[in-house]
Amino acid sequence: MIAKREEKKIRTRFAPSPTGHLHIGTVRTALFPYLFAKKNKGAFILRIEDTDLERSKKEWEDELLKGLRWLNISWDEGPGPEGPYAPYRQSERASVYRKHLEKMLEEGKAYYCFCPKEEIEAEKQYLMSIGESPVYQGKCRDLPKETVKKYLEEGRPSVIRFRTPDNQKIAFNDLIRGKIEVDTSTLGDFVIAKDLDSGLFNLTCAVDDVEMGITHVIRGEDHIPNTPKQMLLIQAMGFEAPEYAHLPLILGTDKKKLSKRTGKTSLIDYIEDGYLPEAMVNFVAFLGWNPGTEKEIYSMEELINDFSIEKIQKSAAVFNIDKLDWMNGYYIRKTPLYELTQMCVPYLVKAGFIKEISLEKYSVVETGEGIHIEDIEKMVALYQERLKKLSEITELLDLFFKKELDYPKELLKWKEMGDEDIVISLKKSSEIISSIEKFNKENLEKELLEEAEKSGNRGNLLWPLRVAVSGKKSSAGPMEIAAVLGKEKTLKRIEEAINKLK
RNA sequence: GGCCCCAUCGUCUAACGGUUAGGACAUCAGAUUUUCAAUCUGGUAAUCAGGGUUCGAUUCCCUGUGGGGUCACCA
Repeated sequence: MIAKREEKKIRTRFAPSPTGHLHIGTVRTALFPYLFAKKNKGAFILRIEDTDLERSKKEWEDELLKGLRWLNISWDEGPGPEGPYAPYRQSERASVYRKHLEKMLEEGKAYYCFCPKEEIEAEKQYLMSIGESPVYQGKCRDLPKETVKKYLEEGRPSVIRFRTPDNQKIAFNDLIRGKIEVDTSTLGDFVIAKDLDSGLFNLTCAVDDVEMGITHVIRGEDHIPNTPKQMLLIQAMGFEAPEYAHLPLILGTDKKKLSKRTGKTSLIDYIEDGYLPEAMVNFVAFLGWNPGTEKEIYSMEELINDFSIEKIQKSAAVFNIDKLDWMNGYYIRKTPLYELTQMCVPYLVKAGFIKEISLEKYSVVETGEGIHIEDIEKMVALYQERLKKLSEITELLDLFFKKELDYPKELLKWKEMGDEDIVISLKKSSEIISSIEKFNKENLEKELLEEAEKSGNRGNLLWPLRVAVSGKKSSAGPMEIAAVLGKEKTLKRIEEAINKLK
């Protein structure tokens, strides 16, 4: 274990408990200490706080690690002999906590408590009712040693409490909020372990932060009340407390702590929706931090470069999905087409539009025809700048995979056109398209635009054509779609549109 | 209820005590366009309230109000 350090190299940690989905707020409590460590050429430690055996599950830990990898946040060391590092797990460190517990018990800094739960609960209710801090009143504080021994031998249910010093002010300088001070009388003798081998959060966290040589504890605001407790423990164990920085919370649009009711809370949902890791990192970083300039698009590397704890916001921030969408769209537009296509394909497969045949070959489910990745690339190209998240690709591209389009004939109508006008317009398009020898976007544009100009209103020709080939109120341009569709299919769709009007 | 934290446009935020209170997203116009996007131009929009301190408060102090966190044999 790293007990003493020769040089004060910066060491931060991310200490999640694997008791649920990787929450978006948790993502930020991982990101900030990571950025801070990397900025200062320090180490970033991952420590799984799984002392609650009931609630901790391997699957949650797996999701956690997967999420971190997706975000491109890597940690620097682990308990194993070599990388890739397994994270530290508190469930594997019981002996470390036991060592400290025994010592504190011996020195009288901690003591056994045999009070029944119900009694404690009643006491708490009473204290709250008379407007006082609901803290343990210290009934077992000074039990004679023999009594404790006897009770223990009898096997009476017990816990281990910390002997909090009376009426002492404990203060620390929060790197984000400045001085925070509390009176120990509002803390009470809190429970630090169920038994010698089952340390509880405040104890295990305090022990590990010093044992692992953490210099800067950067965590959520919800831990502010725990900080004095942990500092007291660290003091009692004879160590020096690290620096603390408490991040503001992330709120939902209802200004309450981000919860499932107000939006998606787990990273996994955002991954599935098709948000890119770059957008997610950029967005989350700017929730409560800014570089002090007007630059807003930041890569991880740039974030590391410009990160500073002083620029972290004090107040909670509302998770604004609109801005995330905008940012994600920006990153999608910047993604090379080939890569973007690779990212979109799984969504098309999942939607049941296409099936993978071999590495770059697919088959269209409805028609059975073969399709190459390059064909898909052409489709994706038409919609790259409209995409806000990858999952939207399915409703945008479905027109290319359907045998027949399903739309109301009214959609074919542009402005004041009557059914007959539309038929005439479509027949004209059909005629022109049939006559094109070399069927490509350029030639389509050349011929069709020329014709469209004639009427003085391009919509007369182009709108019905666009709806005929896309079946949609809004889509990419008719010539672009036709070029991808091919001559035969384009003509067939125009024919079908005309039939609708008959 | 006790303790602790916070407070600038709808949202994210900028402003060593002196700015026409700036930017971004969203929104609304306009340009472009067959549509929807994208892009460009422009507009609307904020210092929670009341007291101090000061020549001068968004900024410092106090009080109030509002919001949040936390008070587990969870983390």
